[in-house]
Amino acid sequence: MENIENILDMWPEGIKKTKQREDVFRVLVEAKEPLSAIEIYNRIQQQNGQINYAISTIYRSLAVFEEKGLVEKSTLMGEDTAVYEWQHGKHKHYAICLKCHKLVPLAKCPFEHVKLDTSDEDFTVTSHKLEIYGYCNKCKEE
Amino acid sequence: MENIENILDMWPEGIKKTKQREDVFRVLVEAKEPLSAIEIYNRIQQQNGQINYAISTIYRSLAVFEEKGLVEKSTLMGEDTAVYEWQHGKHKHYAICLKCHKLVPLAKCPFEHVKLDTSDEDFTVTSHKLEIYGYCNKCKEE
DNA sequence: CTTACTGCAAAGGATTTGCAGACTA
DNA sequence: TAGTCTGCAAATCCTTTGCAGTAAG
Repeated sequence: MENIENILDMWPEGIKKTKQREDVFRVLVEAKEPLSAIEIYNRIQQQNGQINYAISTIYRSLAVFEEKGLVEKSTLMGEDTAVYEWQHGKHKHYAICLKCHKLVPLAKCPFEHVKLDTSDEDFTVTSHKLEIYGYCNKCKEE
Repeated sequence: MENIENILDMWPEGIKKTKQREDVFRVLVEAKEPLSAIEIYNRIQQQNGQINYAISTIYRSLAVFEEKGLVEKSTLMGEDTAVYEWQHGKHKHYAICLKCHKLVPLAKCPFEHVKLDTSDEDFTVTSHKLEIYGYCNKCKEE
């Protein structure tokens, strides 16, 4: 919130700095949950006041960050819009409520000490994606 | 392959039988991996010869099966097309090669004996989705 | 016969792309 | 200045929908 300067000091290497990318960067780094391109777009508008922005620029910035592995893109069950989350060093998983779509973060990755069993094939794992579905405590009563 | 009759005998209850739905059903039940709507469409054409089919019918059939929990729909990382898989009683996970996109099935769900840790929130889990990413033995050399 | 399902074509929504001008390093 | 990046608008791609005709039980 306050130390906006500091956030921009953390600008990743190898990516050309532009005003638009800085905006996307700031929104993502400050976000507490994954955001869609349009949500990012809206937050930038709220922060910067009415500004002439092209949604395509958001998508292009996200693609650049994603290529560098700085952002993870995912499409949740039942949704048709992708969401993007800044990878603060380590990854995170969520439990997604099927009713209100709220995201509840898992305290830790349940896979840290699990070994995979790929039938007979040999496979080198580089990453994984896990989504838990169910009902949050507010919705489970209904 | 041979006992096509048998497959149709397994027709799920509560779903009206139509020629089109039977086709989708057969393709999905025989499939060894998740298929996209268009792949299903193509396989039906191959099996039935050139037939007048509407892709929208495929989507509508899939929606019906999915509602009943008979089919699982997912969108894999980097893809923009959803794939559908018949749930033969139990669910399955895959390791997905980032290079050739091949799917390697996991022998068993690594989640069976793992307990979740949702920070402080209470959450009732009904299902989960797991995707492993990496490189298959053919692609890992490069 | 009644209701649900299908084909067709058009609509929708998210994401991408071509191009000319604007900006970063 | 050279090479990227951006705005704009049009184009794609996948998926959904309205409507009138057709088929299932």
